[in-house]
Amino acid sequence: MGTVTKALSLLGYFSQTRPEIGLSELARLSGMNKATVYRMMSELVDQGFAEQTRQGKSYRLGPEVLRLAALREAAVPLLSVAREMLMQLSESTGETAHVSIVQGTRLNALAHQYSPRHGTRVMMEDAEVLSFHGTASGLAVLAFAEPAFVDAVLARPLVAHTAKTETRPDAIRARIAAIRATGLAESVGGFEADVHSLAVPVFGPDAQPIGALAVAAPVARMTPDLAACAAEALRRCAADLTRRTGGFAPEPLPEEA
Amino acid sequence: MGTVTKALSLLGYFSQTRPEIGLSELARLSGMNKATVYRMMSELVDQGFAEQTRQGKSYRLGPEVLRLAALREAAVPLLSVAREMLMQLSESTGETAHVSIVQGTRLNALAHQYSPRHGTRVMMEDAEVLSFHGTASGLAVLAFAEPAFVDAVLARPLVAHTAKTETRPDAIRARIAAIRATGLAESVGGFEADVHSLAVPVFGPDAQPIGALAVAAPVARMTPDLAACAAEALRRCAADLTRRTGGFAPEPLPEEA
DNA sequence: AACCAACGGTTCAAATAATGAACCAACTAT
DNA sequence: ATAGTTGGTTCATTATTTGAACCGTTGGTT
Repeated sequence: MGTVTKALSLLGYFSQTRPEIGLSELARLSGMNKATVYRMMSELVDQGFAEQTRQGKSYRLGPEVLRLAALREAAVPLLSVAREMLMQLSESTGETAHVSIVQGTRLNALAHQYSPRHGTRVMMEDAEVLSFHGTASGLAVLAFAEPAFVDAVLARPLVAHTAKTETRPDAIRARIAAIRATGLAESVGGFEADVHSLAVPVFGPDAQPIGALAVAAPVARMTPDLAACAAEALRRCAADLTRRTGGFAPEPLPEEA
Repeated sequence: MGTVTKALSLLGYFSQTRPEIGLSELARLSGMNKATVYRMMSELVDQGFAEQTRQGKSYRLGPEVLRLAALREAAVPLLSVAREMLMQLSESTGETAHVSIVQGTRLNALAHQYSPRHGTRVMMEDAEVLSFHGTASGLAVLAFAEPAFVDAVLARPLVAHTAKTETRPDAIRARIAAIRATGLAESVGGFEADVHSLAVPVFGPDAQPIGALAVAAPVARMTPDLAACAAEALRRCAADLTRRTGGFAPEPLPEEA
């Protein structure tokens, strides 16, 4: 592993639940030497990718990432276009809509939009880590990902988030085969109890899935009518999003081996 | 210079005007060996900080920066709070409001908000590089920055963006001394002809300026009335923004003149 | 169609930068 | 005091980065 990769991987330990990390803790988390972590973090701080809260205290992500994100949006307006789609989705379904993207071997929620229509809503956190096997979004991605990627994901321990989470690799493979046929992924209580989600993949320039658009409703409200409406809206929005960010949907729907 | 710093500095060559850069061009820009750039970019691509448009083509910023930015916002809601302030500012002044932050020795526009009140507006680009000596925002930052920082900025060649740009270091020092007294920076046509801007600094946890809030209007519309209104709103909003992002204004707080 | 230049990508000996155990000084709770 | 933290530093050893030269392609000119 190169030095740059190691340094950047340090940034991966920050999350909503752990927004600030001290030097020793970061060394422990990464398994690297404290001196190494110190030097790397110093460089990251110099470059604005990290900053220290008070002097000589915990590290957190720095302001430079905001500038880069603004630049990335200027080049590939994924987030701004996605927000348009989320508005449409939450508007037409009356439920929570969200978009997530694949980051290496993880799936991250990126943005969400609530609908004011109902008093109860499925709540989301941006930048939350989603599981591939437990969420509709994750399944949508897996269904169109390269076999090697699927193998890698399913080789890891599969957490049972709820009593209804499917954790048997072969059962999951069967489900994603079905999803590949319809282009629509579904999860009922697989990640959060009482949440019924529908999701469709979004594709990048190489026709690989880069993420997913999803609609999430309380189980009781996801009637066949709503599901049909959401499915139609999701397909349309995802196609739009793929196209407007310079992506391509895979031409022939790949078939299972 | 460490390897990590070099790799991250490569990301600095991307801008709105140059959103995609080829391998050779990047090597030329950075003065580094092509093989070096190739390996570094490969690592950056692996980590999601960069991506290649088509296979074997130009590089651009990657999706990982979006995730980090979302995380940074969760920890320090600078951008989201700033957007609230920008709405207020553009609403109450009827002009363009924008926020910028210091990145190393550069000042970058981060977000902006237009007002629909007038047919002509001062236009902005997010992630644009601003000059310290030519903009109200830059002067606001300089006025409260450490002397060493001011020296470093003024030691560089000072570009005359317009005929009205002040480029004499001693004249600029006099101006920022005055700004320090009032807490309000002003620039008339110093960056763009026919633009009159007002700006106030925003402070970080160490009472150092991290950026600025500004209002920009066409010269003809910036009447004393509007300037007074904008100044009051800017001071209030900047104080709010500083406080809500965990910052502190320096103790000898300049009072209204 | 032959040519040339520029492109992205690759190789390998030589040179340089990263590494990590041990060590500070400061702080906290026992 | 003590013992166990913390962030930060040192320096000989080691492993990684480096860069000139080299591919195979591509795209434009002659």
